[in-house]
Amino acid sequence: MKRNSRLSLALHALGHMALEQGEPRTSAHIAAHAGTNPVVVRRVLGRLREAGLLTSEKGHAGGWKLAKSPTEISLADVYTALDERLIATDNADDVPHCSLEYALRNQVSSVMEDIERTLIERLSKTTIAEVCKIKS
Amino acid sequence: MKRNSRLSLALHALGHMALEQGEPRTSAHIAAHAGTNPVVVRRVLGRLREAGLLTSEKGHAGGWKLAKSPTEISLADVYTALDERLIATDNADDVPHCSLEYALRNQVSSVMEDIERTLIERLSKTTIAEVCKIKS
DNA sequence: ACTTATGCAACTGGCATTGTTACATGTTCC
DNA sequence: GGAACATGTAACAATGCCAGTTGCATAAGT
Repeated sequence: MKRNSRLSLALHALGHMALEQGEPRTSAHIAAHAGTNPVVVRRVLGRLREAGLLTSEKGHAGGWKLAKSPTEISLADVYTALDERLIATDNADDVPHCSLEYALRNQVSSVMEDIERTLIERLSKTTIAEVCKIKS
Repeated sequence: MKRNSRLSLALHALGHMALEQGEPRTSAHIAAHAGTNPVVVRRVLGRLREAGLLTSEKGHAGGWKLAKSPTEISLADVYTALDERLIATDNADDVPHCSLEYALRNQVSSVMEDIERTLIERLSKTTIAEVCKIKS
């Protein structure tokens, strides 16, 4: 699988659940469909559960189900639940000894934070339900 | 040095050149100031030269100089010259066999492209000269 | 010629992320 | 109770990306 694919995997799983609500899906089932590993699926969906988007049950007839209606789950919910940063922050933890460098970082990161807010706003306007209606 | 630091390095170098135009700066000098390696500097600045932002000369008294006035170089120029993608695109080159997956990718990447355009627009409104005036 | 600087290719090493294995925990069905 | 099934989690391996490094060729100035 490719890099930074958690968001893709999460949306994929949510989408299928939205299309066929009711019975739960197992991580093994999802993993096979998405071409990855059940543990990876559980790692990702675990985040969504913590955010209240999903529920999981153990044992027979266990698995994962939506905790809300697909119309109540926005792409932004998924994005923030995963704590993803599609906006690459130049994560330099060192303190620049050069004042120009300091000014530059402030300038750039201020722009990036602004863009991040715009992104989340955009994502919050689309729900899982809407995405699924595009194509089945 | 940290990750994804090319943009930071490029802006840093350009900023100092803007403050003190005239004599060229060597990659060794820049590298020492930025705490990195001369070859890394040349790799990054080479991109900027291809984009017409800098010129380089070999030999004695050689080095790097601005090709334009600092007022004519925007942050967007630097960003696009480096072909950076601060917006992380989920670079999946495989063709999804699932139509939902296909729709999702289109949906997400359309949003990301839109954000990317917004970012470049923002960056194009600030020049190197303006950044340098904030602090010397 | 010698020094200095860029240009470039190849390799190394660190770091982050995904993938894998193993095992514990909890739930359902017989 | 016990077997089967599914999640939860920790530890480790494999992969990929990128900065850093080395070495050498090329070009310009003294």
